[in-house]
Amino acid sequence: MKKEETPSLFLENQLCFPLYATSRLITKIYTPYLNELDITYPQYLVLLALWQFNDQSVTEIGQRLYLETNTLTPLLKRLEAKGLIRRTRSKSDERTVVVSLTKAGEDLKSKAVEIPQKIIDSFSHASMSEEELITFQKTLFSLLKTLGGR
Amino acid sequence: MKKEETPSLFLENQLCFPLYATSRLITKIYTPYLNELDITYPQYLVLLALWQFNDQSVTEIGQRLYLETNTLTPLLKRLEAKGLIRRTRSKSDERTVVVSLTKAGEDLKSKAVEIPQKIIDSFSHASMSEEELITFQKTLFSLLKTLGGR
DNA sequence: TATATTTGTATCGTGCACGATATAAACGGA
DNA sequence: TCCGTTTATATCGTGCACGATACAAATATA
Repeated sequence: MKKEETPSLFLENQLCFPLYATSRLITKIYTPYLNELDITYPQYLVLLALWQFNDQSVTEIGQRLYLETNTLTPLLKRLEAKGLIRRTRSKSDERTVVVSLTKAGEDLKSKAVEIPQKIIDSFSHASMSEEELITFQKTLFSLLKTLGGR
Repeated sequence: MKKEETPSLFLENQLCFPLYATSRLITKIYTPYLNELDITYPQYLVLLALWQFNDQSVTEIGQRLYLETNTLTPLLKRLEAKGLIRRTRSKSDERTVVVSLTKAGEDLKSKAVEIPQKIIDSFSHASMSEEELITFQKTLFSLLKTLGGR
């Protein structure tokens, strides 16, 4: 099969590829800031969900972050080992594990609150207007909702 | 710290989070089609690079896909084990490993060429116009280039 | 009230990602 | 030519992701 016949397979014509690569590169921008808090990016997302919505089950966190419980269970155990969260079986439903923040987990928020601005700053030379960024973000969330079936 | 004080930490105000989640969800859409070819999504990307640009070194593939060699080396070994590629030390520079397609790897292209249309079809009810998708893709690639420093 | 089904979480195995580090080949001077 | 530096790849350890599966608690149904 000749190359000229298959532009649909060119890297520059893919949609998922730049999404996948950009996602990884942006995560890398977070890394040094998250290292200071001794957490990873997925752990940071879990903490965002807890800071915003307080106590919730593993499945609820998974629905917010579009992650399966088989990803979350070990991740949550690591956060628990760090002393940032608690995992307690619900009294009313013994199947459910309620995840809640410890004092240390609550306190970490005051450090995390500095991060978004630092990320924005590192985007300042990304040759993107704020308007363009907002449109982009809107598209992403609408895609996410459609694909996630939420 | 009260919730009202920290909208910058709300999930719906993040940029990287929807990028990260959407990337994973779209990869999942590829999975059944890639399963038929017995390859993973990152392996598919490597093959795209090879189908488009022919023989190249590990580092060249990494530059195109924004992946490190420590990710690629084991992935390439798996593709070699499947009989889809060859890994040969360059004669002129013994440090360089040249990756090239086998006959089976070349032949797989005729199956892969069906995939992009299938992906587009599964996006048809994503409530996004083609124009919107193209703008979105452009933004992604420009972000990628800026962040990747290419 | 037994039994079947659903639900919530966990376990297991495989394959990425990636920082840190190693190693050998190539290259660049003094 | 010797040696320090760079370059290309590889190894190692940790932490996701996720499909497949397990399992017990809860719920539904006969």
